Amino acid sequence: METFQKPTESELEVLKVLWQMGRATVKQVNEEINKTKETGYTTTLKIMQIMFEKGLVSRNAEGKQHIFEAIVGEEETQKSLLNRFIDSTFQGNAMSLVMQALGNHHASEEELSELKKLIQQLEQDK
Amino acid sequence: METFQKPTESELEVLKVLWQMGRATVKQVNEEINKTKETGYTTTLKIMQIMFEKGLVSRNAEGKQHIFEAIVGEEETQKSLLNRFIDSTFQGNAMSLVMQALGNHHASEEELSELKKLIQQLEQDK
DNA sequence: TTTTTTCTACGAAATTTTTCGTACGTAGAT
DNA sequence: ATCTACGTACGAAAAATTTCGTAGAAAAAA
Repeated sequence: METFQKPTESELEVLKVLWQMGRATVKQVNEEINKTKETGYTTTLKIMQIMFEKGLVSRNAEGKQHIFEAIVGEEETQKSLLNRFIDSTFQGNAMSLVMQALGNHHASEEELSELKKLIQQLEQDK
Repeated sequence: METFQKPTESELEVLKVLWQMGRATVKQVNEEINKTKETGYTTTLKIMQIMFEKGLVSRNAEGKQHIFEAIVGEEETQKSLLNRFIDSTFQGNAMSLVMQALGNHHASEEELSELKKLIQQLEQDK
């Protein structure tokens, strides 16, 4: 696997928008982010420029504006960040994280049955 | 609950040592950290002083040196950081994190059966 | 063509976090 | 009493991240 560039908090916010929208202009991303948090246009622009330099997003000139797309995938990124998080916060103990997450967040019946399905699968793969 | 002061990465490293050792001097903490990562004594000291100011650790003079202890609990801290992480990286979708963690990390049979127990409990609490 | 609007580029300031040098105090050894 | 060893305190530099002002290019409107 290529060396994973850890996105910063701000970069992650941008990525989330791009994952959701597929492709977007700085303006669109900035508007999305502003639903949660007030941020100037040039701030978002700068972040996205940095992300472009890092290779986190691609950029495509279309008329005078640029259309951005995420290069790094959502699952892949989540996976890397998750691993890192498990190491840094749960001393590498993934199960401990799973138990806590399950305990603290309400799960619907469908989610639980889906989870049981996964567990069965894991047990078979032994 | 009191307002949770998010520990930085470095602070978290210190907390992990303190959680493990219970109480420790700067020197001890620094030695532990140096098993992973080279860090000067005064660097660790400074981090721990900041943590003391923030109320993350307590400090007790014993002779000329200080003995530190974590004030914030391990589970409590993990819980806060986990919630934050789920929001920032999994758009608040805890189940998605659980599934990924289970998929990516090998679980032993005991762990799986423990997990099933928890799920049963959750189903009953409906 | 000129003016206005809309974008990007760039640089620098502000913030946050990390790192470390230096000063200073105290206890123990000489 | 003096020296040395071992600590802490403090401040400031370094690094990483975030924020934003200003300039200038390009497109659209007048």
